[in-house]
Amino acid sequence: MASKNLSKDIEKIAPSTMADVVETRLREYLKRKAFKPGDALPKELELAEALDVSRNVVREALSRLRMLGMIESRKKRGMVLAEPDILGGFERVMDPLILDQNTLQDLFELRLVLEMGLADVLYTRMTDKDLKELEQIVGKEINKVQKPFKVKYEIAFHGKLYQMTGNETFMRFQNMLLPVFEYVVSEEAKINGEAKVGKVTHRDLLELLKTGGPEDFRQGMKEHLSPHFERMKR
Amino acid sequence: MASKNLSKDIEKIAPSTMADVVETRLREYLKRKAFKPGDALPKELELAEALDVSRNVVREALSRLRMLGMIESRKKRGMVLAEPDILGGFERVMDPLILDQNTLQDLFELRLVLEMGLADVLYTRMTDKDLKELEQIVGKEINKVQKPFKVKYEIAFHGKLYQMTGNETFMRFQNMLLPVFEYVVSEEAKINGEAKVGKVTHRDLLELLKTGGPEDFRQGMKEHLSPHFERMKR
DNA sequence: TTCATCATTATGTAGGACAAAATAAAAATA
DNA sequence: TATTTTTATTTTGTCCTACATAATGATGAA
Repeated sequence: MASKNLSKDIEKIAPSTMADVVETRLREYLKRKAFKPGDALPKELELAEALDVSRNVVREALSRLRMLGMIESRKKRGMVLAEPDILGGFERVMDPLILDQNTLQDLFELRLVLEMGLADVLYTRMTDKDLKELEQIVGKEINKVQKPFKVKYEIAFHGKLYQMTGNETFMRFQNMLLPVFEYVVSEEAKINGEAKVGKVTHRDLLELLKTGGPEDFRQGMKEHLSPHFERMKR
Repeated sequence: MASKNLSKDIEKIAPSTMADVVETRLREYLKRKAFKPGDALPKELELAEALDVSRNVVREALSRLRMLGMIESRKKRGMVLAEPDILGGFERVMDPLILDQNTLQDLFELRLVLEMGLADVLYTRMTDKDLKELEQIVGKEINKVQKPFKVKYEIAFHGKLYQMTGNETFMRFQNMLLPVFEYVVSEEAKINGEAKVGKVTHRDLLELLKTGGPEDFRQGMKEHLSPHFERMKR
């Protein structure tokens, strides 16, 4: 299949610098030696000597790992392996304005998939307290037809759903996808006019949560998101 | 709610270094000035001077952005903003052995959600060729009961499903989640014994794809993954 | 024994130097 | 004049040295 995005298919000619090499070497080393969080790493100078590069290069590589949260370092005590922040790297590059169109589209779809798959986890974890909070959100939402308000409650409602899964990573993830989602929708609106709204409202979804089962909720959600699904088909 | 994971709730005391500051400053700068891919960045020395730090520090920060694919640089030509690799940062930290237990669990659930949400995109995009390939995979799978083979075809089948979505990001994402999934399952097996298999097989799922609709497929998938869902409830 | 002081050590930051590559400018050739 | 070759320049990549800083351990004084 001839892909639309060449740069994804053909590997970029990367004039790999020493820092690049050292970075992967270090990661390999940590993996091979089965380093665990808390373990102390060799000193910068030792690494530099062992790899036969300058301390400078080692530091550039370490700086990268430090950004990802893989290592922490304090003066004199040296560096220790840490539990990385799984979404940190994601967060930093999640900017609709610099991502290419295909990736944006991919992420848009990803969120749709997440919403559709949410039901089962939701029914496993949700509490009465959650439902009450959701009730409040829906309650405040009525009669808000202006754009900024609509968006605000859209985020509040769906955000609460993710929160109800009790899955922290999940929630952060969706929060990061939000700007992308909004961007894609608004861009689309510029071309094809304002998107229609699905027949199923937030209140309907809440009602389904209270009285229905996962399947009912999922069908409701599908209807709620139907304009976006329509868009996807093109 | 008292969380199980303290380090996620309380912000880590981060003795932020110059490189940290410069990194965020740079990202802010790029965003504020609405840099687009292809635009040339100021020279290292100019940045160093403007920020009043050594070129060394600037380079450490730039090295981070370079790792994320946000910038590319060539000698003499300087640096240009590039389209970052959205999953690059993810890929680098996706190691079951260094991620904490909660995050692993979160990612495990994330994959379950993805599988459940897959159906609609799948029915929108799948081709006859896809189904034939899936047929082949299922065909080779029969009579393979030994562990390593089972895992292999498990990956092949589900991997193909993701590929059928035509969503590159999606596919890469699931590929990265695989090691986590396997790890969690095998760890679980050590404690509670080998997990049972769902009643719905890959062949059944394929049949559903051919003859049924999204809802049927989803129900099948839910059954197929039911042992994992059971595990989740605890 | 306890507290204060000092020495040591590893990371963090600064600055200078030069190599290498890519470009622009200048010179030489057809 | 047009084109190729050579030279100069510029910017990143790498190395080195030096010192500040903070945490640790050792030493010595009360």
